Amino acid sequence: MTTLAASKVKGDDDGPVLAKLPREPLHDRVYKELRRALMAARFTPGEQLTLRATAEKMGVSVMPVRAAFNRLVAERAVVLLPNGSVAVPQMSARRFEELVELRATLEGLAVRKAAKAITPAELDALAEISDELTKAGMSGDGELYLDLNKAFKFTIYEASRSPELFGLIEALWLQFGPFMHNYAKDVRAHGVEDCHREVLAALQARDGAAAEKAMTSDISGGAKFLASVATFAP
Amino acid sequence: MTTLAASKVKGDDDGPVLAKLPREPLHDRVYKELRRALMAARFTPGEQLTLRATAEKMGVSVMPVRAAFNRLVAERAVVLLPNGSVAVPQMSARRFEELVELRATLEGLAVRKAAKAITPAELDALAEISDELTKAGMSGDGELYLDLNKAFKFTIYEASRSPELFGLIEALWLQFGPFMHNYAKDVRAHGVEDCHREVLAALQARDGAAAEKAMTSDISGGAKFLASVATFAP
DNA sequence: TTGTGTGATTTGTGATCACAGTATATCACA
DNA sequence: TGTGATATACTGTGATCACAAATCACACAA
Repeated sequence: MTTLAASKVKGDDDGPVLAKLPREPLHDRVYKELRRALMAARFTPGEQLTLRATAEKMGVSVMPVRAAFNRLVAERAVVLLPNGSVAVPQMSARRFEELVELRATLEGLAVRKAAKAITPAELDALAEISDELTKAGMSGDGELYLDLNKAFKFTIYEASRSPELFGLIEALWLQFGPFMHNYAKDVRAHGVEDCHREVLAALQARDGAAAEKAMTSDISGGAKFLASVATFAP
Repeated sequence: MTTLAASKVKGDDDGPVLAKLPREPLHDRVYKELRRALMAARFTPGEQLTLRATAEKMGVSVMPVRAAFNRLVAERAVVLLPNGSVAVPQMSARRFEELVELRATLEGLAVRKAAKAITPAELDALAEISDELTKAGMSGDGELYLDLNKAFKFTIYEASRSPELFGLIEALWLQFGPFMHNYAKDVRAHGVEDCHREVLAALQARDGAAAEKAMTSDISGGAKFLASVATFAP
């Protein structure tokens, strides 16, 4: 009591006195690690992931891996083989087109909504990322460019204040990620890294339609470039 | 060998002699049953579902239930409580608006795509469902109306030939379903059951824009009605 | 009456085991 | 050397158990 009262006096209402240690189940960590590896294209498309092998590689039992696999299957980040095994999905031309169209639709909607809801602080953060993005584009660091690109876009989607929409977009990126990262080094050759400046300007002007247009053209442009250099599965 | 040859002679290539028993894991059945119950609003929003209780109710071990819960959490059909339990989600006004907007966007896109890809056979099936729908609308059977309504729409979405889009729409319906079914009996009072005729006509004319417009107006109209009679969680 | 500490119960989590199915490798035989 | 059957290993699946954390209830004291 006395300590609690004392801390109250100090003015820390939500208690930074003691760090709230986040109870994170093992299967969550496995899931995140798998997701990270998937995003970073650490697996080759079509590769089979077996329960016991991945469990042993990560030094855990099969149980957490099973739970993580279930989640990834439900999110379509991996595909379920008829015998129950999972495999990292292949990207066909049809699926690619579909995902691009969905990305353009949903991310366009998110930008439009963000134009109405974004805060000045978020706009400042966006401007800073945009600056780093142009620098990364000139330096030719493909990996950094992709990371900043993602940070830029997801800051906007977060600002749309639509958690459901945000979740759908995240799911799409999870399917897109592994494929995109294969061509990270080629992205810098794209040269069209000015779209984010347009998006930022439109957001600052609160012009939702212009922001959406800039974002969708950025997505379809990037997709067109990607389609030109990538090889697809039948 | 001889028996195999003999069966070949008999002409049963894919063997309708013995039904091919579809190996369906137990956790799949549990998942589907849970999903069905969720759709039929068998649980009250906010209700907690515990592993052992549901396992005992369904007469299975906790393992399949665990897998099913994981899937449902990943699909946002249930929410994950901080202690790891799951609960059927509450529908807030904000979430309702968000889901309606997403449904209008994605289902509109699906109809537009279906207008270009739908086959004559599918159009015939759609016309038949449409007739039954008008009859159900007049008879006042809310449950049947909802079922036919779903069949009508999903036939169209299937015809869009976009499995990824179809999956997203399914996920949205899974979140919508429990809430909608609570007001199944009120739906017949809605009176605006002519939208599907417009959609059908537009599809027959291959007019994607008109079909999309009719579909989105149907969705937002239904949502407006639902919002007027439903009570939301804070 | 209200707050507090303690005990019991219930919770999810993770490991291990048994099992049935399938694919693979191995070996015998022609 | 090629072909066949058999045996071996490996797959996901599901059940059971142990454990720790959280929750709840109840008794006790201020």
